[in-house]
Amino acid sequence: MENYLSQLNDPQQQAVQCTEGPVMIIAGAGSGKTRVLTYRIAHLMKQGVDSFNILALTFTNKAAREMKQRIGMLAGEDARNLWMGTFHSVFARILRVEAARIGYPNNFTIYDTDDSKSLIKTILKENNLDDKTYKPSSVLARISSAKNNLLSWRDYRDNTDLMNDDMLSGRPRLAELFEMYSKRCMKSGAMDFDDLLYNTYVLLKNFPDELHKYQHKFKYVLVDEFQDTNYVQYVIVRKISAQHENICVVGDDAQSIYAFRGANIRNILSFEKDYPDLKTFRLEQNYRSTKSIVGAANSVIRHNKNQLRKEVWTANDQGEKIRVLRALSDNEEGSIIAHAIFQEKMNHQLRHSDFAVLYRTNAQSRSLEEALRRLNIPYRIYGGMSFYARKEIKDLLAYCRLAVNPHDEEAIKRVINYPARGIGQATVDKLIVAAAGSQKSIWNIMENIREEHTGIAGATCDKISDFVAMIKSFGIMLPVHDAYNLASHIASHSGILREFYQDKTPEGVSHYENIQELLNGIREFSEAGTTALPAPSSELNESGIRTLDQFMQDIALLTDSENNEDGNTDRVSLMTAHMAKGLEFKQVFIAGMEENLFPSQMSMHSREDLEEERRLFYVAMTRAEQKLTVTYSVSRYRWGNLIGCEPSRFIEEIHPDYIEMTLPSSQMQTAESSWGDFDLADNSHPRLFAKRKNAFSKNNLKPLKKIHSSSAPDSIAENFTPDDPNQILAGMEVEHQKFGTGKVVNIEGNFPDHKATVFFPGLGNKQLLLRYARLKIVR
DNA sequence: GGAGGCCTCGGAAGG
DNA sequence: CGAGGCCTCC
Repeated sequence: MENYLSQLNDPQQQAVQCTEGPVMIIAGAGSGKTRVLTYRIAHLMKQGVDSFNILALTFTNKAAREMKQRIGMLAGEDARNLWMGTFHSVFARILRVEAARIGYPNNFTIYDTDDSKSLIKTILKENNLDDKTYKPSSVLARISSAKNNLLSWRDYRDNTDLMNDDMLSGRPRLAELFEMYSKRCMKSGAMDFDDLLYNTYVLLKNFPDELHKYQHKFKYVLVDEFQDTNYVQYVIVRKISAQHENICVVGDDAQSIYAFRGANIRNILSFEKDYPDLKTFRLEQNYRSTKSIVGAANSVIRHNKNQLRKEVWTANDQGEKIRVLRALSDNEEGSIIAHAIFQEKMNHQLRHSDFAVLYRTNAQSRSLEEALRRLNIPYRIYGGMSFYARKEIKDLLAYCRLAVNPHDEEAIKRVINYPARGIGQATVDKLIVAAAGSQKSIWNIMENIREEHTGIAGATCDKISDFVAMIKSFGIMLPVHDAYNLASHIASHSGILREFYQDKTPEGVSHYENIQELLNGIREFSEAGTTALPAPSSELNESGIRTLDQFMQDIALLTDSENNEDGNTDRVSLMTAHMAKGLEFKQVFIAGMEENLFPSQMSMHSREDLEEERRLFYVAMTRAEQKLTVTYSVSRYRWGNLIGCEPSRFIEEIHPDYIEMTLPSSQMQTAESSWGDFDLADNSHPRLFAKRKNAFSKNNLKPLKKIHSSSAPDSIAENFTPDDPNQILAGMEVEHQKFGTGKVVNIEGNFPDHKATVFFPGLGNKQLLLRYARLKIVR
């Protein structure tokens, strides 16, 4: 006990030992926030607090998993019984038990964002509303923010401000949509992500006995990443801890990067107001980074007006200055980074996993990947499509969802005709219409398809009855077969397995493998009772097995991809700055530091937005332990167009003392090798090809032959080195691998950066950076 | 009902 | 650019 407290510094120890009453810990980047939280929980347990009475809420599954594991190492087996997880998973567990109180079935389905959007689309179609005015994502965002601010559809309808808002923005029927959406979810026995929070709030508000029960149970409540919580989360936490008031929140306002999703620093301020006897601890010593990195990050975040007073410092070495590198193209940027990683790894004897490349948008990963691949540097891209977001996985899971809850409308729509069984869109529409006019769900209609007046032809009714019989047979098997047996049964009897097995294309094979991987995961669950969710293992049921509905409870909330691919973990990490939160690397590269990209032009509507972008940059910088490199490029392909770029204002905000500007490409001779990066013979792109074909035939030129990019003959790309820009004259014909033959319209700039505007028939004017576009002059 | 052409539009992201 | 949606044609 004494032993492990001695591993903490003074403020950390105080924060750990002050266990009673409301506590707020403001923890700067790299100050050992997770460490304090885990030690605090372990400390509580060593003091004799029963782990059943501790509730710890995190923002991501990953954070919960890791913390639970670390507490396990400090405090032993007992950690398994902690209530630790994300807000959503913990409240879903509570609602599984209590759903009946608020009018939901206990086997309710959890709708993911796709399900929600699809339901909104269906509702829009039924009401003949235009999905441009009522964009499903905006409608969902509006409904979501209402629920996150504790408003039901009734409250929304009665709120004149909101209604006026919608009237002014030309969406007067939003309140109706909210109502229909809520009722449809209810009818389907489904909750969306926001409902898990909102319904928990309703439960605790309307049922004092429930509130009392959970207040009594959770004697100690801890919240991680408090700056990322939204209003409903804050209110629930406050309610649950009202009995004992042993509530501890940990956060850093400088790392709040989810304000656009409703998180607010206001929660931190309200917290101080709501708990007058609050004890606040500040952890300001950074253990992660060098003085240069801490200083540079401080100098940037200082530009934000909206922040709590805090001075992060470090006793670590000075370290190297922040390196700023300028590239001429996005591909050269990738190449510079790849070479730098190679060099640094050699010079400092590091592992690949000591490096991370961070960027603002996922689209930037492509050029980085290509550059790393060229140097044979292993890498891993985080983000992208998660395992559970894949179509084939969702298809099989939809059948499993139906076995558990056949009223689930989104699951029905997904698989009623997959694999094809002759029930088309028209039939589904009729079912929806029939259900809409009654209290019945689509499933109820389908069960009695012959008695309902749906206008569906007799033959189709038979097919529907077959489908119903199949789903019912799955439902009957549910309690008596273990999850794996039933899931395999479903996979083969639904026809899904056959569908993918017959598909021998590479995609088909990968779909089949993914299905197998899902089944393996279910087998693991059946045998051991564990999933990747940090929930306690599922117990065996009365029949001595673990069933599919137990599995399905966990799986809906698993959104992070846990695919470990092959065993090689020594890889460079590529991810967005958002994903990097909470991680650390010896060396970090931040790529694409250009104005309009980072900060992103799309999210720059106000000063608050700029400040959030700056906090994001701060998060990215503070991931680095030893060395930080920031890169930008003067040109970049964006949606097929070459655009000019300027360095980000954030680079200038780094105090000059911490910066080392390196001259452009003088550092290496790779500029030559990045020639030709732009010029794929992109006739392979169907749309581009069609456009060009059209333009060529209009101009009576010979028809184009389709060339696949990988087999494009190099000879087309005659090297053209414009030592003298005057070699190129307006009116001269130019052949470019990507765009075909065009005429130079005008030239600007000086070697090596001069640009030409070239007219390509059918494609209009293209700006080319001649230095990096391989051209062939056809006089 | 599936394949393919054409058009629009997105951009960062937790559960 | 490229994913996803809609329309058309077999």
